Amino acid sequence: MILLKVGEKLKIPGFKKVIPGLSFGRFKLRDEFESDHWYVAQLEACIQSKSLSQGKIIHQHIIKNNSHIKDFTIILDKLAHLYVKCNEIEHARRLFDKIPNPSVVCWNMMIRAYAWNGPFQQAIDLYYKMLQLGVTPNKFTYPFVLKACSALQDIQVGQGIHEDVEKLGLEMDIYVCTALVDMYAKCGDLFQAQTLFNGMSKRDIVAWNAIIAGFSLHTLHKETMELLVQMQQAGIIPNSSTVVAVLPTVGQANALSQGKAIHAYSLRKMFSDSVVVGTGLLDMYAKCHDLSYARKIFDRMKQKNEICWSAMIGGYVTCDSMTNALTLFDEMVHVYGLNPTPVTLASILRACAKLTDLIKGQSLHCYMIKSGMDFDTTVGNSLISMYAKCGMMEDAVGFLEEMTSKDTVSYSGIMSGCVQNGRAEKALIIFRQMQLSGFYPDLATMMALLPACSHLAALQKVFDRMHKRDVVSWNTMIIGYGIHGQCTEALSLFHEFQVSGLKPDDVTFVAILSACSHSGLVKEGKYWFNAMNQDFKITPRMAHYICMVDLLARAGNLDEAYIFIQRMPFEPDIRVWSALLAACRTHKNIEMGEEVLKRIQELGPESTGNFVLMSNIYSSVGRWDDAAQIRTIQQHQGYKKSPGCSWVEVSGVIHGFIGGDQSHPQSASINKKLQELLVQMKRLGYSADSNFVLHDVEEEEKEQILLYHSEKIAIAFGILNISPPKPILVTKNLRICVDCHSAIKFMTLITNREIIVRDASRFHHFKNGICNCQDFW
DNA sequence: ATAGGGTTAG
Repeated sequence: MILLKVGEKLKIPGFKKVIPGLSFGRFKLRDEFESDHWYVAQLEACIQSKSLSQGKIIHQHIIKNNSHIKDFTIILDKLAHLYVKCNEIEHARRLFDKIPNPSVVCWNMMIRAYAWNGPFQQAIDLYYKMLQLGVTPNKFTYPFVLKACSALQDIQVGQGIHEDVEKLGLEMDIYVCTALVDMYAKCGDLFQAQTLFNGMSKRDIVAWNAIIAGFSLHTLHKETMELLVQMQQAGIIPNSSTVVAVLPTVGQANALSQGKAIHAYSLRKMFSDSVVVGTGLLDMYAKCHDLSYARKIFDRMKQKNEICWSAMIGGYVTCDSMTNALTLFDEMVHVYGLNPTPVTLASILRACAKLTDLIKGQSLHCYMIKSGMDFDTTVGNSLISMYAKCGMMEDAVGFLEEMTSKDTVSYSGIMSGCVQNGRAEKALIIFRQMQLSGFYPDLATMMALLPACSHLAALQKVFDRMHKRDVVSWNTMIIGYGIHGQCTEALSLFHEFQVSGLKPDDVTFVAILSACSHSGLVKEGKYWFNAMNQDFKITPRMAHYICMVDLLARAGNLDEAYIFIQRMPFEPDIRVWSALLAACRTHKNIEMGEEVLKRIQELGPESTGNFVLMSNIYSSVGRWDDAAQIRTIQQHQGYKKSPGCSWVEVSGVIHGFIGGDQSHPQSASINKKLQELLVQMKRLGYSADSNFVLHDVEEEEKEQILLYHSEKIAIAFGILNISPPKPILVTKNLRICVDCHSAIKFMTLITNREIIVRDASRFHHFKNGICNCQDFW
């Protein structure tokens, strides 16, 4: 019986004391210890000292002497416990399965092991097995099994378990109830989380942190900050977990000044030495585009784990600082010897996608396979996007087909890739496959798909073939009509939808309101906004307020829109103000524009779009100096205008153009066509609308600058290469400019062609000198 | 004697 090699030393201090029979040189057990009791004592010592190697020695000894053991239950229980303690979960499970009637404590231990380390489904399966065998779970069981539900975002199982909790009368237990609040909050049912939280007789800091984290993670910035105040009013002082819980929404909302205040609080409270707090702060700064501060925090962190490395790398990728991201990744792996996690890999793949670096992307794919990460849904989705962005659609689709855990995002990535690579019909086929496989499209799916439905007929095809028309498919159709400016059709479809007996949801109303807004139907929009609240009992969200502000302001009711914003039941976000600012540009209202810009700046760093809008407002009334100053501020703050790009598809190949582009092989004939069109357009009464050209230059020069806007180049190219009567479809990344909009009307008259421009906000159908948007966009 | 809350990502 060799249990310890001769000369091997015991590594655990104090171990000798509990194993009296064990000597260093020669291994010997005294007979009186070779009993159940002896084994239990030894195993407990191993558990306490987390000694796996010593525990295995005892385990071997038990196997060799099993004929002397009277009661296996307790010994297997301890052995399983030992392996759990030492993170050998599968080993523990094998022993656990051999125990004839495990105690509740033992079941809980096993469930906990899976709830902490995964696979999370195992925790849930064990819980149901326990019930099946007639074992009654106790208040310790629930926090574990609910944690597994949270990790899986499985609200259905969570609800079932909630019913069990009520049957057992455990819902009043503060631990169990907090776990329920956490489960609902993490799964996105914030209403249920809040209801349970409000019903708690006593709310301690853990309960508060759970509800705050839920709101924060679901990007409800204002509600999160309100809860933070309420918590303090209830006499509870925020701790480091509170800080960490709040930070994600602060970053998401770009609320830099709030973030700095939280940073200061953390310094005062000495929280900032913690890796978790440091990571939260770093991420917040990166999300607010303050990379230098983020990096400062990263560099000063005393201990670093994979998560903070991933956060810093992800921050660089988000801010388009790809070189830094790749350098840091290299350092993490090769200098610090840390293994990339699925999250790290997802970020690095996103960097490859942004750089269209296929070679690096492929080598990461190899690494994924080697490390088994190709089974991770998020990493897989990032890989799909990378292949799609690099134009490698076959690789993308091939990977999707092999994916065992695909979801809506996987399909959306493929579809957006198809659309961007000129395979619109393929995108629609995949859309159908996705729905047949039981996946529901979300907003991202629709955004990816809409450019593919250049002709409404295509969408109608898709719709008619749907076997089951649900809320989502109705919404899709309504959105489709709305974005094409066909509000009447959208409203009649909405009517049909209600007749069908299904209930419209909040998305339906976003579709209805934006359809009204695109067509300038103010009265109808107001009617449905009220009806949604009163008749359909749907509380308007930020998106609905944005639509309403857009609707009122676009139609010229700027003051009404302003008052509407002031009467909102929650704080308007930047998008609400941006909608108003866009209308200030259209209606050339400088005073309000300045006021709105002030509000926008109060809300934190802003996107380029708002600078451009304000600068355009000044230009439109000839205040060139003010316009230039705004551009200077923009540049000073490091915002670069994303260049206007337009695309047009000719026999399956996508041609892309940027403003002033001369790089296309057909440039010479494009230029000739444009000059030709200009002469004819002027003859019909066109004059260059130079309001939006920054420099105060000669009339003729303005004309030439405007003539080479990307959409005009793309259209000229389309006229030359697409034979009539096929309409010319151009896609533009930004909103179409005022001059182009009026020029294209003339072009349809000159060429007798139908021209469709899908810009950042909608489709414009130009035909016979008019656009169906009625100049609302 | 086994309990609830915190950071990164498509």
